[in-house]
Parts: sequence; C-alpha cells; structure tokens
Amino acid sequence: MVVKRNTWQREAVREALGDTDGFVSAQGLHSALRDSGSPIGLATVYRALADLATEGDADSLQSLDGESLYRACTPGTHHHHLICRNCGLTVEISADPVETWARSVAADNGFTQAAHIVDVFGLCAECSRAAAQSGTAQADPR
Amino acid sequence: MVVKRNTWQREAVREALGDTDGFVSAQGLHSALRDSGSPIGLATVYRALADLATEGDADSLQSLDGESLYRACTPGTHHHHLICRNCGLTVEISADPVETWARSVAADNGFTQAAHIVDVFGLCAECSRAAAQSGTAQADPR
DNA sequence: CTGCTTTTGACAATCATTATCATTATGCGT
DNA sequence: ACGCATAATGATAATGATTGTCAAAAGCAG
Ligand SMILES: [Zn+2]
Ligand SMILES: [Zn+2]
Ligand SMILES: [Zn+2]
Ligand SMILES: [Zn+2]
Repeated sequence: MVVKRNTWQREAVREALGDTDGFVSAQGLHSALRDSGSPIGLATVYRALADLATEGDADSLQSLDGESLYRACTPGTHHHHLICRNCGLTVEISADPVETWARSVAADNGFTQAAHIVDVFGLCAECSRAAAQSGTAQADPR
Repeated sequence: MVVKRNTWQREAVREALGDTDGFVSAQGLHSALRDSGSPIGLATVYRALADLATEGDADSLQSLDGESLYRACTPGTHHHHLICRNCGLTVEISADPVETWARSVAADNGFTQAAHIVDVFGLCAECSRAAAQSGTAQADPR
C-alpha cells in the first residue's frame, strides 16, 4: 500500500460512524448504511473500520460476547469509556490516575512497551431509574 | 441445573488450568489435556471453563484477536493482570487506585452497577531483552 | 484520456464457540 | 450394594463473526 485513495465508501463509513452514538459492530454499521440506501459491501465496512481504528479516528473494544465494536472518537487524545450496558450511552473519560498507575505497575515489574485496556460498564442514570421502577428485585443482569 | 455433580473431567480441567502459567484458550487447554492422555471432549472443556469462571475460580479475558482466555486465579480476590504479549507471562496485580477511580467516575456520571475491565499488556523483562538484541529497529510488532 | 495500481464486493473459507442429542455416569434414596 | 432420575459428556452439526479470494470497477498521476 503505497498511496491511500479516496473513496466514497470510506467517507460513508466515517459519516455513519459519526452519526452513531455509542459503539457499533461492523455488521450493525453495515445494516445501517444499507437501510439508508447505500449499496456498500460488508467487507468494505470491515476494512474501513479497521483503517479508521489504526489511523486513530475510531476507538474499538471487544463486546462482552467477543465481537469488535467501534466508535468515532475525538482523534489524537488517549481516553477511555464509560458505557451503559443497557442503552449503549457512552461517555469519554480521561483517566490520568489510571495512566500513571499503568505505567508504574508495568515498570515495577520490568515490563516495557506497556499498553492497557480500561473500560467501565454500568447503567446510566436513566436506565438505572427505569430498572428501579420495573422491578426492585433486579436479578442477574447478564 | 438443580444439583451439581462431580466428574473427573471437571477436576482434570481445574488441574490442567492450575498447571498452566498465563492465560490459555479453551482449545489450547483441550490440546494439552489430550496430549497428556486424557480423552476429554472439547465441548466439556468449554463448559468446565465457563463454570470455573462464573464460580470465581478462574479469570477470563478476551485476547486481542477476540478469543476467550482463562487462567486459574487466587479465588475471592478482585485483581487484574499484567501480561506479556510475547511469552504470556502473567502477574496478578492489585489496582486500588483504579478501583476507587472507576467507582467515582461512574458515580459522577450517574451510573450504577459499575463494573470494569482493566488489563495491562507489555513485554516482560526477558522478552524485552531478547527483542532489543535481535533487532534494534523493531518494526510493527503486530 | 491512458495506464497502472488500489479498492471494492460477492462469495467462499476459517475458526472459535454453541447447540443437538443419544449415550454414559453420578448421587441419592432404598 | 442396587436402581433410578437426571445431570454431564462428547461426537458432530450448526452458527456466526471475521477474513481471504479474485475478477471487475474506480482513483489518480502524467
Ligand atoms: Zn442507559
Ligand atoms: Zn489509558
Ligand atoms: Zn515475555
Ligand atoms: Zn478492578
């Protein structure tokens, strides 16, 4: 790959990702694009998302059942996410205490080239309220 | 599932997991068991590992390419892991600063029932040394 | 416009995990 | 120790997300 070409597909994925709140799967984004009339192919969505992620224009994480989810994020800034596991609402959070902790714990154990995965899941205020009303005895929320 | 029965398969998985350093995949553990003469089935290994994880006797995480990895862990204590991405060496680490941070950041945003995923990846001391020797110009280590 | 190279997309191929379901083995009451 | 209800096993098929293939289409420099 010597040069990088500009295609409407790449832009379509970038836009669709920007129009989405929270994290989406490649398949989900592909469905959304198709529903809005785009004839874009599934493999292309996968490729575009992977590119966006490596270029730093999108963040990715593994959902609890192992599928990759993507989200348009403020580029260039390292940050983490607070995600509602019910409605998908996502908040970008900076985590300076965590950054320094991660660095030091790696260094203390002789590790180099340290990276980290830090995600917080929970129920957002709204979903918490809804859950409290429907049934106070909230069973295993798997 | 009303009662829980005791089978040699469950014990075999528990033992094999204990004999393994770092994280293993279900498939990997199954191979190891087979190599050591056990006729245990693959589906059983998957089921046993899932059970161990829910019972708190094993920790699990998603590897970078999405497969689930398991590890025997000191039961009952909440902790996280520092993992060498080359040799798999794993260190259990307590992360009190992160625990409090996660709680407060969730609360500050109105989230309840907060859980978190925290993992640190890097190169252990030994692998760092080896990498430095083989080639100073370490290319993209994907 | 032309030619070269990247990118696309329909489809097949992978590969980890899960579902089936007939068969086996466990734990309990006798 | 015996037998039974039923949970557990395992060979195999099914699933489903992701990646590979490769001919056709599109971007871009000259
Ligand atoms: Zn919510
Ligand atoms: Zn960070
Ligand atoms: Zn190592
Ligand atoms: Zn923690």
